[in-house]
Amino acid sequence: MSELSEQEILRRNSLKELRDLGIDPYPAELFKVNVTAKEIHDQFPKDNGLFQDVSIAGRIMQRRIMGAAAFTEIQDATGKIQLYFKRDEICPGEDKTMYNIVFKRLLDIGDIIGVKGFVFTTQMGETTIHVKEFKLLSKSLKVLPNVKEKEDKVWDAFTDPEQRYRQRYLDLIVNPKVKDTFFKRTQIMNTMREYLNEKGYLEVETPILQPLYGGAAARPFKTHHNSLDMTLYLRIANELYLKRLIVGGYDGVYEFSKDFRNEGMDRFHNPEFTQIELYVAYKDYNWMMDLVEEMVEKIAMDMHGTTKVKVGDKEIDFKRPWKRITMYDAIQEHTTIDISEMNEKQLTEVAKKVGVEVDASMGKGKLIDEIFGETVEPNLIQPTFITDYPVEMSPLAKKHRSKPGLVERFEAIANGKELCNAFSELNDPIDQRKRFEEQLELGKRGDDESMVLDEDFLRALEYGMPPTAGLGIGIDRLAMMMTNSPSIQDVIFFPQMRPEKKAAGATDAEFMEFGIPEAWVPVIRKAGFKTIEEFKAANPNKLFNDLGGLRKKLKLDIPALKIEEVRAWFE
RNA sequence: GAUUCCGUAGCUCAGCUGGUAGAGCAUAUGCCUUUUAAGCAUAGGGUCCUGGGUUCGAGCCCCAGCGGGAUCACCA
Repeated sequence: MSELSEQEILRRNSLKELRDLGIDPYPAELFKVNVTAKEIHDQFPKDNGLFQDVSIAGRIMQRRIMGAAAFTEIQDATGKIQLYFKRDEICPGEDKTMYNIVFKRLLDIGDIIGVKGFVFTTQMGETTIHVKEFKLLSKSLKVLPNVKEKEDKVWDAFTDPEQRYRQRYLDLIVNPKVKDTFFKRTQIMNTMREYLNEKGYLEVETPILQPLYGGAAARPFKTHHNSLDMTLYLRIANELYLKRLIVGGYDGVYEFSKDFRNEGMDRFHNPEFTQIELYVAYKDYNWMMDLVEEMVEKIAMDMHGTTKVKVGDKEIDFKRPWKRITMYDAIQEHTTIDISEMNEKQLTEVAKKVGVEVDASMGKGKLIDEIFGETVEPNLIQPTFITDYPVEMSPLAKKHRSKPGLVERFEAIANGKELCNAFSELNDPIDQRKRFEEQLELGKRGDDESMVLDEDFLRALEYGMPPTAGLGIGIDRLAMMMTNSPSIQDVIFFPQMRPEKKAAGATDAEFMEFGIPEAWVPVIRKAGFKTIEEFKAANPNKLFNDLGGLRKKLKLDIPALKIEEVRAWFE
C-alpha cells in the first residue's frame, strides 16, 4: 500500500465513523431506482406534476453547504442533477445526526448515494430534487480530480493523457464527453450489425490464437502453448478463416475481430485494434463498393442525422455515390507520372523522386504502394474509392477481369486515411499458391511483413470457393472519424501503455518484520522512512516523538506507542 | 528508433539571475435555511519524477535514468 494523502486518511476515518454509527458504507442490498437524471431534465419542465416520488442514485460531484440547507449535485449514467437537502426534513426529530454528521461531515465528493424525494424548480430556475431521505451506497476513498464547469466553460479540466488513458474510469466520471464517444463507437457497430444481419449474413467467431498468421502483411505477436509445446501467433487478420467458411457453404459471414500487430504505436496505431471483415459469396468488388457506400452512409445518418461529419477543421460528406478512380489514374492525377507500364527499376526512380525511402527488400507492389501513400492518399479528403491495385501488393485478390497485372481490389479513403480494404477474393488455388510463393520470395529479400504460406487454406480453396467479395473496415479508425477524435487512444477504452512505474521502497511486510504494528506502517512512511536502510538509521527517541506527533496531527484512531515499543523495533 | 517539450499540493498550474515552496479549486474548522465554476473567514496540506554532479546554497544549472506529450520514421 502506498502512502496515503491527508485527504485519503480523512476519508478512511469517516469510513470508520460511519460504521460506528451503524451505517454500512458498502451495503449489500439493491437500491431501487425509478428515474434517471436525463428523464427528469427532459420531462419535468413540461409537466411540473411529474416526478413527485422519485428514487435516484448517483455519484456526488459537487456540494455547497449553507448551514441547515445544502445543494449537492449527483451524476448518474445519463448526466447530472441537483439535490436540495434541508436539515429538518432529513431529520424530522430531535436527532440531527443524519444531517449534521453523516451528510455534512462524513459524505464527500465522489461518494455514491441513493436519494428519495420530489422534483421542483429552485428560485434560480434549476430543476432540483428535494431530498426526503438519502442512503450511502458506496464510500469513495480517493479524491476525484475536481473539474468545474458551467455550460461550455470548464475550469481545471482533467486533460493529462497519461492519467486519462491509464485511469479511464476517472476520465469517464469527470469528462462526460468521453462517455458519449464510446456510446457512439458502440452505435457504429450496432448499425453495422443490424445492416448485415438484415441481409442474412452470419456473425461468426474464428481463432485469435493461430498456428500461422495470415491475411495481411504485418508482424505478429508470438506466444507459446504449453501442452502442445508449439508456437502460436495472435491473429493479424481473420481473412483466411472466414474464407474457409465460405468454402463450407455460407453465403455471407462477418466477424468483429480484435487483431494484433506488433508494430509501432502512435495516434493512429494501437497494438490491438478492431476490424470488421465481411465475405459474401457470388459477389464481386463492384458490388462490395455499393455496400460500403450504403453502410457507411447509414452509420453517419444514424449517428448524426446527416451524411456530413465534422472532422478536425474539415467536413466530410459520406453521401453516396463516392468518387471512384483507379490507382494508376490517381497517381497520374497527383504527380502527372504514368507508372502503369513501369518495371521495378523505373518505379524505384519514381519513388526516390517523390521522396520515398527505398531499400532492397521492396518489390514492385511495395514501391507502388509507397508512391501512392506519399503522393495521393493524404490528399483524398472526401470519401473516394481507389480501385485496381497491382497484383504484387495484393496476394489474396483476384486478377482483374480485363486489365493484366492488376487485381480487383479497392480501398475507400477519407480524410487522407484508409477507411476500408476490399477485393474480389482470389479463388483459383493454383494462382493462390503461386502468389504465396512470391510472398516467400519477398520474405527472403528481407520484407518482414510478407505473408506465409498456409497449406490448409490452399487445400480449402482446392475444394472450390465460390466467387466471393471480401471487405475489411477498421472500426477504430472509423470511430475516430465519426466522433471527431484526433487519436486512436480516444476511441479505445484502455489503450496500450507502458506499465506504471512501481513505487520504490520497502513493503508493509518488511516493516512489520521489525515488530511494527500494521497500523503504524503508513505513519512510519509519513515520517519520511521509505526504505529499510533509512529506517534502521533512525534515532528511536526522535522517531517515537515524531510518530506521536503524527498520530495527533492526523487524528489517527490507534493506540499511542510507548517508548519501549519503539526501542524494541531497533533491538 | 530520432528530434523536441514537459514532470512542483488531491486537481489545474505559477515560481525571478541559483538565495526561506506559491495561487485557485478541493480538504478541515467556525459562521450561514435556495446557491449557479467559487457563500464568508481561518487553517492544514510538498520525495519540487529518480539518482548523481557543480555550488556556501539547486524546484531552477550540468549528466544519466524513468514516465508522458507532440512531430518524424515504421505502419496490407
